[in-house]
Amino acid sequence: MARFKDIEEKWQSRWHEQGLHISERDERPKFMIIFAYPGVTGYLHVGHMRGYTYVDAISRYMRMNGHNVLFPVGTHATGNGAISLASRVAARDPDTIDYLLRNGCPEGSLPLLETPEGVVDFFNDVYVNDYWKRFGFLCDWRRFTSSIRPDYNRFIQWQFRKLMELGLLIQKPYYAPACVECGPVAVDPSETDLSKGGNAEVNEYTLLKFRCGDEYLIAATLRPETVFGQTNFWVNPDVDYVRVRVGDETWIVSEPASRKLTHQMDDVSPLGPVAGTELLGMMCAAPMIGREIPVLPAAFCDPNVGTGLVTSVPSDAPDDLVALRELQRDPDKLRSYGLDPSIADIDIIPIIDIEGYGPCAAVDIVDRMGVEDGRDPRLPEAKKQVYKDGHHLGRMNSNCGTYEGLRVEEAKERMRDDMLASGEASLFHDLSEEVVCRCGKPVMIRRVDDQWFIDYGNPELTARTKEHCKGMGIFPSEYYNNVQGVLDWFRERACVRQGNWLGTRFPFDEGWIIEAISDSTLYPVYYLISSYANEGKVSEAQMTEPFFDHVILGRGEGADVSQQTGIDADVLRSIKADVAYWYPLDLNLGGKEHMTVHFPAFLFNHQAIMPDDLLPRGIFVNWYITGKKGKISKSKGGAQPIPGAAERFGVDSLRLYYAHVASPFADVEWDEDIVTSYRQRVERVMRMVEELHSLDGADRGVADRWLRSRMARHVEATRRHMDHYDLRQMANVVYFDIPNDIRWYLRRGGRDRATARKAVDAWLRMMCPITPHLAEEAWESIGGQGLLSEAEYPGHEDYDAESELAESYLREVMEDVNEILKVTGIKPEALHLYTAPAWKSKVMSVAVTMAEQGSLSIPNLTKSVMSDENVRSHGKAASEFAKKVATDMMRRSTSELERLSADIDEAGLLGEARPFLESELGCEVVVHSSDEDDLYDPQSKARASVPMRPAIYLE
RNA sequence: GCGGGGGUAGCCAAGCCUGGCCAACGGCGCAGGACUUAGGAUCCUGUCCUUAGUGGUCCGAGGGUUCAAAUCCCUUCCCCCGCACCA
Repeated sequence: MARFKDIEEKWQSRWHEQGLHISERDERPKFMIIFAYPGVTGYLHVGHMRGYTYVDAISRYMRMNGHNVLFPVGTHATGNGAISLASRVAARDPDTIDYLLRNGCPEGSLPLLETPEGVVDFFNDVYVNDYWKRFGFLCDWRRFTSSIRPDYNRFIQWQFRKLMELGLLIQKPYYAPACVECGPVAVDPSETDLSKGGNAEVNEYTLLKFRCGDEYLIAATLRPETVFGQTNFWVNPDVDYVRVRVGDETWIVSEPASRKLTHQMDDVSPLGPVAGTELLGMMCAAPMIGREIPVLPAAFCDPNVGTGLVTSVPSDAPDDLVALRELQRDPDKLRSYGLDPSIADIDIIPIIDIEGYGPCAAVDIVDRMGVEDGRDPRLPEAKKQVYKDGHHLGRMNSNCGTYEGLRVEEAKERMRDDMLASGEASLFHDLSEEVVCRCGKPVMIRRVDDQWFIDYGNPELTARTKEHCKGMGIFPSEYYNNVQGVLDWFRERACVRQGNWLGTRFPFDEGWIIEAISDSTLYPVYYLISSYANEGKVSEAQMTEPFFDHVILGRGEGADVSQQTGIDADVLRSIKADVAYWYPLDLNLGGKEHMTVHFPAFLFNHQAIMPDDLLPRGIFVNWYITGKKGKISKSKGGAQPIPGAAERFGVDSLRLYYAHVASPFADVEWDEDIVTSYRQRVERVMRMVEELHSLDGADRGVADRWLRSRMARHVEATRRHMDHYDLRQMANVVYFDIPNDIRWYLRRGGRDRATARKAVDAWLRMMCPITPHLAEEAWESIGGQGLLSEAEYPGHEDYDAESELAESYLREVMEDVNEILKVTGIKPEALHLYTAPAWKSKVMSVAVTMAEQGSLSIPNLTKSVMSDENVRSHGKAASEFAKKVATDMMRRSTSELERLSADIDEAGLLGEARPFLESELGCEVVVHSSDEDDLYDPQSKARASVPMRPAIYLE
C-alpha cells in the first residue's frame, strides 16, 4: 500500500519537474477541456472524483495523440456557503468542528476558517492539493482561479455589460425568501443560511376575496379552479384575526398573514383585531360564482398557513368534507356558537370529473378510506391522493360555467387570471413550511420590484443556441436530444441577490451581488486570462471593458487598448492570441445536476456573447457515485474522505474504478469490495507486465503472430472508443481483454522476447491515460525512454487474420473436448482428433460458393456435389451431409460464411498444437485425418467430423 | 399529467442504433481442481435444463415482420429521475 503512495509521489513530482502541467500555445492542434468547477462548500468525497478523473484521463489520452492539451481548474465560491461555514467555525459549533476534524482539517487551521475568505483559501488549497494533485491530474495550475477573486469579478462585470448591451438583462417583480433581519437568504436543503426549513418551497396562493358587508374575508387557496364547488367558508373560532387596510379595502386575515402581506403589498396597514367567533354565521359572497355562503367553524384552519381562513369545497377537499360532516353530525356544536344547525344543511356540488372517482372525489376517497374525523392520520394521505389525481386527470364539469371541459391544469390558470383581472382575487406567496434564519428570526417571502433577470427566454437566442447544439458533441446522446427541450424550457432567471453574499457586484447597481448560477457560465474563457493576472502581468484595474472586448471579442486596436490600460502591448497580443488559439472549449464535463441548471446557462451565455467560432464544442454529463442510500452525503457522514481512499486503495486503483465500474451515464453505489477488486486488478496487470517483459524466448510461430495481431486490434478498439470519450470501453479493453489475451499467449507457450516487448510497449501506453503512475513506473523499469505521459499513443498495425482464425479454431476444439470431459467425467488416457475427409470439404466449399451466389438450396447442393464421383461414393452419408450443410448455411451471415470457407490446414495446426494439448489435458494426443487408411476409430467417431470441427474420441 | 431513462442469466453490467459465430463480452459471487500448504494472491475448469461435443428453453409479458430478433414494429405490465402537483 505504501508502495502505491511512493510511486504516486515520485511520478507526480517528475511530471511537475518536466513541466507537463504547463500548457502554452504551439503548432500542435489544441484541445481544451474542463470539468464544471466545484462550489467551495467544504470537503468533497470519493464520489466527486469520478467526473474529475474522466477529464484527466481524456486529456491525457488527447495529449498522447498529438494534441496540445489545456486542462485548467478553478473553484466557485460565490454565494454564502463560505460565510455561513465561517460563522459556524467562529461560533465553535460542535458539529461543524467535528465535521472538519473528521475530514482531516488540522486543528491549527481552525482559526483560519473563521472568515469567509479564510474558508475559501483553505478549501481551494484542499481541492488542489489533496484531491486534484493527489490524483495525478495534469492541470495547468498557473491558471487557477476562484470566483471571488477581484480579477475574476472584473471578468464577470464585463460579461454582464455584454448581456446588457445585448438587451438580455431585464427587470421585473420577484418573490424571494428573506429574513426579516438579515435580508435575502437561500432556502435549500443544505440550510447554509437557515436553522430550520431548508426543504420549504415557495407556493403561489390565490387570495380569494369574499365580500361581507363593506369588508372582505380573505381565503388563500392553491386550487383556484375549485371555486364553483364552494359551499361555505371556514373560520377557526379559537383564533383572533385582524383587520388590515389594503389600498382602499378592508381585509380580514390571520395575524401572521397580515405581517407576511406587508412584505408583498404596498399600502398595508393594521386596523385592529377581530375574534374568529365574531365572524361565525355571517354570510359572504364567494368570488366568481357570486353566491352567498355561510361562515362556519373549523379547527383545522391554521393561522400560520395562508391567511388562516379557508374556503370550503367539500366535493374535492377531504379536509372540508370531513369538517362539514362533523358539523352536520353535531348540531349542538353549532348551537353553542349561537347558530341554527340548519345552516350546515349544505349540498355538495360536484365540479370535477376524475377518472376512477365518482362525481365528488373527496367523498369518494374519504368513504373508501373510512376517514371519520379531522384527527384521522390518513387524512393527509387522502388529501394528497385526491389532489394529485384531480390535477393530473381531472376535467371541469357542467357546473363550472364557461370552464366546462377544461383540464384542471388549464382551468387553474385561466380561473386564477380571470379573478385577478376582475379584482376578486390577489396573489400571495408563502413558504410551505416554517423557515427560520440562522439568526433566529423568521424568513418570509418578500416582493422585490426591481429584480434583474437574464432573459434566457429570448426566442431568437434560444433558437440560435438550439441550432448550435445540433452540431456539438454532447454525451450521452440522450442529453443531446433532451437539451433541445431544456433550452426551450429555460426561462428568465433572477441573476442578482441582495444581502450577505460572496460574489461579483452587479455593475449597474453595486448594491446587488451576481448570484451563483449566473457568474459561472462564461468562465472557461477566463482561464486564458487568469494566468496573466496570477503572474501580475495584468492588474484587475487594467481589466477594463475595452481590455476584455479586445482580447476576447477582438474589438479595437491593440495599440489603443495598450495605451488606455497601460498593459504591455506584447502581453496584450499574447492574451489575445491565447484566446484565439485555445478557445473554443472542446469539452465541458459536469454531473447530471447540471443538465437543467448550469449547462443551458453555459450554452446561452456563450451563444449570446461569443463570436460563432468560439462556441463550445462538447458537453459530457456524468452520473453519481452514491452511498448505500442515495447520494453520498457530505454532512451526514458515511462519506469516504478522498485522501484516505487514495491511501487505502491507491490512486490508480480508484482511477480505474471510476473509469470502468459502470457506464458514466448511470449512478453507481460506492462499495469498498468493488474498489478492492479494482486494486487487485491493477496489481495483477502490473505483475503481468513484469512477467511479459521478462520473457526471453524465441518466436514460436502462430501464437506470436496471434498476439501481435490481437494487440493491433486492441489499439484500434481503444482509439475507436475514445473517439466518443468512452473510457469504460477503453478500460475494458486495456485492463480486461488484453490480460485475457496475454494469459492465453503464455498458456499457449508464447515466450518470444520481441513479441512480448512490443506488446508491453503498446500496452503501457494504453494504460497511461487511466493508471498513469503505475504505467510510468513500469515504463521506467523496462527502460522506456522519457516520460510515458509524453509518449505517443500506439498507432495502427496490420492484423494477421490467419493466426487469429487458427487460435480460435484451437480454442473451439478445446471447448468441445472440455464439454465432453464434463459430460462424461472420464479422465482420458488419449485424445484422438479426426479432421474431416476431403469430400466433406468439397461439399462445404461448393455450399459456400452457392451461398455467396444466392443459389444455395438443398436440392441444388445435393445435385451438384453428387455429380462428383468422390462424393457420390459415400452414398447416403454424402446426401445427408449435403442436406445438413445446406440447411445450416442458409441461415448464416456472410461473415460466418467467410470463416467457414477459410482454407486452413487443420491437421497442420493441430499437429503444431499437439504438445500444448497434451500438457493441457495430461494425456497423449493423436491427430488423424478421416481419409487415412486403417483409421484407428474404435467408436466410429470420425464420421462426425466436419470441416473446421474435427471429430473427437477420448479414451 | 409533461419530459427523460430503464427492465438481460445469483448480483453488477455489455449488447441493442448498423437483425445473423448470442446461451448472450466482462466483472463479482459461488463450486471443483492446480500450485502452494503465511498472505483478502495467482492459474485452470465449471456455474439455465439436458446431453460424448446434442438438443431444449432464454434477454419484463404478449403478438407481429424476417430464412433469421435480446436486437426492428405493435400492444401491455413494472421501475427510476427531472418538472409539475399538494391551504
